[in-house]
Amino acid sequence: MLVWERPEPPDRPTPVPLSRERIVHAAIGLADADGLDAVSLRKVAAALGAGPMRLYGYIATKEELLDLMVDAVYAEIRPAGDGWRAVLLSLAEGIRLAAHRHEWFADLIGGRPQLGPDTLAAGEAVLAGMGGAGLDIVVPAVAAVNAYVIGAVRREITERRAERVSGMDKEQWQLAFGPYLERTFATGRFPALASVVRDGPHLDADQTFRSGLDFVLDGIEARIAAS
Amino acid sequence: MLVWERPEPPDRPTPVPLSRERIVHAAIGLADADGLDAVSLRKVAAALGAGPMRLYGYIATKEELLDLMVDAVYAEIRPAGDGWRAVLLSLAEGIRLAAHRHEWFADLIGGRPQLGPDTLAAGEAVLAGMGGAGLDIVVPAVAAVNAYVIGAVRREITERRAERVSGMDKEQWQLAFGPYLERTFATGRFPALASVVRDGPHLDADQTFRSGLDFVLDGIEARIAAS
DNA sequence: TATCTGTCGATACACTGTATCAGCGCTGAC
DNA sequence: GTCAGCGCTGATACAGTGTATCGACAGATA
Repeated sequence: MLVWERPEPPDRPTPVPLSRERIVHAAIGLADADGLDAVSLRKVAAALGAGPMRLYGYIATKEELLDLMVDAVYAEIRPAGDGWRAVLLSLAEGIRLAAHRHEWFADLIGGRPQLGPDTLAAGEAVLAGMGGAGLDIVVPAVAAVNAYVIGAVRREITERRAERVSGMDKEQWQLAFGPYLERTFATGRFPALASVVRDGPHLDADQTFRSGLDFVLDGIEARIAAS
Repeated sequence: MLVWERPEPPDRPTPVPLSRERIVHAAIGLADADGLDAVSLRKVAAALGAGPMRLYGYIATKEELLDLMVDAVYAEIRPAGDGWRAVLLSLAEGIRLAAHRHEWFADLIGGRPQLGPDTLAAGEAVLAGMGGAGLDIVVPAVAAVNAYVIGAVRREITERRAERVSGMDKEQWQLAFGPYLERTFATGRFPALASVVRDGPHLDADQTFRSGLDFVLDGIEARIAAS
């Protein structure tokens, strides 16, 4: 068959240059906008103008992509401060604020081993700033703060979402879940709970986070003082 | 078409009686055996000898099934003890042991609002046992312990899984991830981290959990003492 | 006995992560 | 300058997902 008869090959779009960084950035964009469920390899690839399979040159599995996303968020967290207490507080607030910027972060945090360079760098910054405290205290102290923050952030984001589904505001939320709780408490099966909800303090998210964190830090401080 | 020509309807297997309890039980069985990913509506239904669509008479969505599973686990947790500290410790250990029995629990905990009856009952038991401490302290104290436990349990289960992938034992684990960390530390970018891994204390899971929990409880105790 | 109602599950749809593989462009050897 | 080989790309495919739709049957009601 002569050349003239043969059709030209279809215009191959010159492949967009890719990199892990671009991929992760695109994935984070999707997750920020529409939640973790919106992150599919097809969508990430499409956002970059590439075919889905191309990503597998950069990552072996979707889980790896999620790990990279988490590490990328840790890059935004640079704990610093004067003295162990300030450093741990900075770590805690840093993670919390990062989760505010990237709510999906709360879904992933603590769920997979984090050994990425930026996560390690955050850990390094914490340890470097912990001052002269003995390792026997530093290690469990950092672990405890970490654990607390993970749990606290998860709960905070969960609550934030629950409020959002019913119209963006706390009163609306109580209107949505309130009746159910009302009815449940009316059964009299949970008197202590009911009285707490009725008479207990209503702290906002900042206060709740801080007061719990203070418990942890105070506990650490007491241990340090006793050593 | 005459009756004789029409084939008999296929033998309908008499439908298995179903209930939310059975469904949740089956789902938990699957999750215990093969992890959360093994829980699909099709598999749960199959395990019960039913069609997938039948489940939608009992739950509206897969998320609801997961919520029910979490609530069912909370039914195994009955915090008790003498005095606020014992109660909170009981709560913490209860959640931890439940997560040991149901590792998938660690994946879900803290991730959705928990208003199920058994979760509320656990909360009720805690509050009822907290004694005379003022609500201004009780509320944040329970919240703090909860947050800590969520994070600590997640980390513990995550670690446990990481160890398991490389042959069930801690030395094997260090063999798998060790080289990577070795090389990473060899860069000199993480001196403080490296020295902690090298010279720091190596606590087992029980000790780690307890020491962090003690920080929280000590912090609470100090606050109570000061009030 | 006839009609209504509610439930069951077959089928279908859109979508997922990923294995496979044909074909293309580029690179290096002769 | 030619050609073999290699690596990458994206089309296709597969098994599986959650869930909407709906025909058909069973039991309850009139």
